[in-house]
Amino acid sequence: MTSELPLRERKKVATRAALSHAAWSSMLSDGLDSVSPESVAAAVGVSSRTFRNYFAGVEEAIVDELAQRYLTLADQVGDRPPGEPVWESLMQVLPAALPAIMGDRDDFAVLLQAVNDRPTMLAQNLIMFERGRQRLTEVIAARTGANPARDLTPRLYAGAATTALATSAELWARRATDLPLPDLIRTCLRRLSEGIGP
Amino acid sequence: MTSELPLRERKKVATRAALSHAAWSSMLSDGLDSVSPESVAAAVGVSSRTFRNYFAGVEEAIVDELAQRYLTLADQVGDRPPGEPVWESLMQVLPAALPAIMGDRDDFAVLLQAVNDRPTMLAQNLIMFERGRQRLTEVIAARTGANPARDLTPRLYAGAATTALATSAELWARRATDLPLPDLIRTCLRRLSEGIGP
DNA sequence: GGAAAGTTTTCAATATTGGAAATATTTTCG
DNA sequence: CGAAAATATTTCCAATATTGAAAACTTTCC
Repeated sequence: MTSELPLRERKKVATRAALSHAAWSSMLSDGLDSVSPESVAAAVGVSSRTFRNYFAGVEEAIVDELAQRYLTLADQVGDRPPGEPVWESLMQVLPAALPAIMGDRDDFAVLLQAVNDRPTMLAQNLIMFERGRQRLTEVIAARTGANPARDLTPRLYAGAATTALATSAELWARRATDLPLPDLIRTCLRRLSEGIGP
Repeated sequence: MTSELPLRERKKVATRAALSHAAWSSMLSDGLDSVSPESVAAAVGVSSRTFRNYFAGVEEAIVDELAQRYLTLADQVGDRPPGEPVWESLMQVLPAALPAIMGDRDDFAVLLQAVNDRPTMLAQNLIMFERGRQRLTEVIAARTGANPARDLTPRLYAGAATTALATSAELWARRATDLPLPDLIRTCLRRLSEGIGP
């Protein structure tokens, strides 16, 4: 039980995590403007070309850790007991997993601010969200036996869940409500599941 | 009735439209790789610096016309009779407006392919979508008297509508269904409005 | 007509992107 | 273990994209 991954793979993971973490904390302490590929690479002790081998830019590096966690959401849905209705799985997984994914509220608010200020940051964030949504669509299709390329249902489920997630995250970060995060997303999910129409 | 806009404004609009159109048709005929700010500017007969005064890159130029049309969707919802329930407005506006927005199906499929292949294109497309969603949120909040910064409802409506739109667009472009586009989005909207849950 | 305001162009400085070869590290296998 | 193969990293560099500033040009308004 020494290791699950070969050393080389572990090093790659470590390098990526170190770069992402350095970019993230540099943004928190000094602001996004003072984060550059060079500074991040220097902080970690690799060449700036290596930084580019991992990330297209600092925005991608900053968002990476969050993106990784977000992708695990879909996998957690996939790990629910077989036969459980999709919406029940979402109701179980999302409220429980969200606090860990979002981390500290003030830090997340800083990120959200950066995202809203910078188009490149917005793009990065949206791409990460979209990838998570696609993965969730595939997982749901696999669980229901639907064809992910043709059927509406998995896409509508995944779209609704993503909407609930994004809405909860934003209101929570802005402190627009006193509800704890799990309750907030439960509320969003419930309203979508019961039908948003008249 | 000579003109609604001053000459200068009309020229700007014309230049922007010409650049966007040149970028778009160049992508259709020669592929995205052969589209550059220089080639587009040359095709229109302006300097490449002028291209950059209008667009940050070719991706933005390509998507621009579609983005403009997409933004009008929210305005069309805002123009519905006061007092009409939000979901009814969406059901009226989206199916009717979508064919004009999406244009030719084969052309749209090419765009979708480019979007899926290229991260920068994906980013551009997602940004445009997100802007539309935000505008729709604001319009809905204005119509219902909700506070767009704090209330869940407008965001959930707009998110659901956007999900329906994106889902319809993708399946339609992929020819995954024989349903006409208006019927497709009506189906998506209906299923979301009736509740997606168990 | 001519001043004011706005747009486009030219040009230069800077940043970003991505390739290729040299170097270092890890893994595989005899 | 030790050599060979596979993979990562680094250095160097050229092509391209982006940005800023000021000059040249066009439109607007009086």
